[in-house]
Amino acid sequence: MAEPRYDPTAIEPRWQELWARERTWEVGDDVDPARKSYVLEMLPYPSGEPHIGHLKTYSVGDAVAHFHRRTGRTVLHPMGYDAFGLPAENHAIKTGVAPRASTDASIAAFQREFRSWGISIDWSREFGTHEPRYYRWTQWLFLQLLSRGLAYRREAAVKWCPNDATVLANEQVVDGRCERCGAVVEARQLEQWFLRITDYADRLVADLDTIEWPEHVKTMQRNWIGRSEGAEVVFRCEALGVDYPVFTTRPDTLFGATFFVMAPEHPDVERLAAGTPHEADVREYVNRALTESSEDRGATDRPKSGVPLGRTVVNPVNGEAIPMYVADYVLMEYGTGAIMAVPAHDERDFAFAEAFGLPIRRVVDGGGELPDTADGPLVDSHPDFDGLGNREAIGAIVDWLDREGKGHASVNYRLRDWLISRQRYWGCPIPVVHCEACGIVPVPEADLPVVLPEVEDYAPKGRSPLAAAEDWVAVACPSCGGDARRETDTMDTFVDSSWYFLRYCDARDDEAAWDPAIVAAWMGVDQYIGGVEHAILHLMYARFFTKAFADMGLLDVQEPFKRLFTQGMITRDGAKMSKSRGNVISPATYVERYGADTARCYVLFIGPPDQDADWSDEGAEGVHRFLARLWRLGAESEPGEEGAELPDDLGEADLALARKAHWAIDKVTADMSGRFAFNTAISAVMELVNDCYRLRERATAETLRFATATAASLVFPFAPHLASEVYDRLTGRRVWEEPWPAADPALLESDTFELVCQVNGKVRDRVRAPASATDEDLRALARERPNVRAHVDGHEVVREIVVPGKLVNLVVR
RNA sequence: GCGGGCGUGGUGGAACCGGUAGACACGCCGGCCUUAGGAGCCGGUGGCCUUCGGGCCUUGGGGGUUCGAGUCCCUCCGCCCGCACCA
Repeated sequence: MAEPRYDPTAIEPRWQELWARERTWEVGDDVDPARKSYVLEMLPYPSGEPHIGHLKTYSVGDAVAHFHRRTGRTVLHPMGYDAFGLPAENHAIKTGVAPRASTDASIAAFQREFRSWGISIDWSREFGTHEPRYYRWTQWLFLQLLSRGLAYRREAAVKWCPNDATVLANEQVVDGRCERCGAVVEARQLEQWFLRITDYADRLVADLDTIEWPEHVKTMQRNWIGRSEGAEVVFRCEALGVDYPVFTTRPDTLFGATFFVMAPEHPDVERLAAGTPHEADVREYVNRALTESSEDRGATDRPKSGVPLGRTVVNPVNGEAIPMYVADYVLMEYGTGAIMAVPAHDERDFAFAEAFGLPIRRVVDGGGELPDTADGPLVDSHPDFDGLGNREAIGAIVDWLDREGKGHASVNYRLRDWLISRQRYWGCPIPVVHCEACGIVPVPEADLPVVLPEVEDYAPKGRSPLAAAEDWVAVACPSCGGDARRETDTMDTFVDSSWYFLRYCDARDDEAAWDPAIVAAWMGVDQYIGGVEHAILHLMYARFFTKAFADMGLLDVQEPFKRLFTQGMITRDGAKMSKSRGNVISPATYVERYGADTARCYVLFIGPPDQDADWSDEGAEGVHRFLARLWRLGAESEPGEEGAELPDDLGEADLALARKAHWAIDKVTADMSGRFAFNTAISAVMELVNDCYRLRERATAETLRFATATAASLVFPFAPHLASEVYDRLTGRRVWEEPWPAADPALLESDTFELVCQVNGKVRDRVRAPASATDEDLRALARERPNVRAHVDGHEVVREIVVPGKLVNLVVR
């Protein structure tokens, strides 16, 4: 007869079918907010099939969800799809397959695989963001933002990707290139839709202190928002009679300003130079600067360039006329597009002054060489301020400016408003109508959703492909009834994913985006899990939406995600998996061969989940071997009457095994509570299984059954099918309905321990000592050890350190 | 340049408060079982030396604090990530 073998293909579908049939993981709306847990993994973008990164994300999330359930919480663990987006549309342009068709096919593949992984999802709440029943509410939320002035249309210099033929958000431009396709972005002057995220800049920075996120993610958001405190100071150009405000973080150095610089994009540059001998030079310089890529221009090491404007402005603190320049090191996007230059205390201004032979005047004595950015007392400034520490001088000078009407305290941000319109097809239509007579008119709520029409040609032509759908575009103005045209731009897909976690709470609501009472019970997300690549974009937009909706009275939380975990990447041979490298591991193939439990356990066992890890086939086999050993323990063990209780009378081997089981309970519980130490949790279960094998000849069947059932119970969050199978066989019970096991303190302690005997900090011997021994007993015990005596004899013991339960250290001279 | 992280056996990693460095796993070596095994079970495995008692060395390098340092402090080297002319 063939030896029985661990066969996941026989076990896994059986449990998956049971969970599906009984809707085991579905939860209702009547949740006790004190005992709820909302566990959420970032929703997948459905393209092709899931990859190994998805497996890791959902293995982590499912382990957390299971642990929370079994420790007494009602867990919301939903799933959906971020279904709009450029890849499906580009695929359509190449192959002719409609984006909806390819996206739905991919969603079907994701559903199939998630079920085959046995992830505990409440499928009743599932949706794709491309379904009208979802994007109807995306449009409704847009209209709420619009009615409060948080959505607006404005002409601005925007980033244009020539390859994708669409504008991009600032956040989607990396090193001057399109984050998606890598094409160098161009600047264009276009009228676009924006969301006023800058209104929330302060709160987005301040509230980072209220959430448990990895410090580096918070740092990235702080850097991105780039809050700096300073002052706005007005410099007047008498020749034109125009005031130019500048932003500075160093009002204490105002007396050291020796020139003034404007960005080439500044709208007044040409007007200023007109009629001066520099007119032609300025025009040429500006034209050159505008054609340069932002990446070349941004290089910090390039020499400073610029030309004089032939005009002066007056420094408000001392009435001095200083020369004006145009130079590309000043950026139009930041501050006011013009700066006061203080070469003595700013490295960039210093470099420019050196290159152009401009005066350099020290006004702060920081004690260093020029340019000196250190703190120190003010010098050569003004009798009222000289001698004052520069930090105090900031306040004093700003107060003075304010009184004189020449400036005021000010805060500046690097953050820009969020550009959300895209000239592409496969996205959520922006629900407004353009009317000659009435201007921009919101589509009435009753007419939502504005359904995305079917089109034939998805190719971008610099305007949205929707513009070609004449029947759809032509519409009666909702306000005056006259001829009007629909907005043909669609929304950035990040809008869709900025509120999906709210919709999950009340996913089938046809009357509203959500019922505030239901959302109040579930929100915020207790544990959010995903890749660090979303540290700025998605995570900041979602925070912005949450705050905006809270202000509208739709939510009672200020932050969407209380705790965030960012998982590391799984690489292969040290490199990112990619089709072009040919090093891709397909989860589907792997699950087919070894089972979902092995695949899930391995991605958790491979290392600390927040770190990158390299995939190894041998390592995965080791995990498979472990699961097979546990399965065999279950298969060879006699099923118990009911449950698996520890007998009262324990022999030596029984006691050792019982202790190990309780040690494992304690270890796994600690590793899952607050930390994400799945790798060490799994290794603790491995130790328990190893001890079951070591002691199985000597321990009683009852103890062995208890230890095996405990191992199954503990491994359930990582390998749910196998755990259910083994636990069911041994106890006749459903492991997911069992409370998480509790370690018995009496079995965690032992009456003896191994005393480490050190001489001068070096380990010289070990001996078993009674737990009840006094410090004196332990000292005596250690001094008796032969190898300790060999190192002590002939020396004077000058000190004895005793760490109870651990060690004795004899210090000799 | 600024900010953050990391550096431990042949490999992935463990060591949570300063207290036995190397748990667990891979790989490798040996044994058992077997017609056979790439299955399974048991054992060994940081390096050097050894009179087989044990000794010395070892957590990127150097220094320090301490009875005791992978862990704390200083310094240097290397790697990774984010930001980068932001006034």
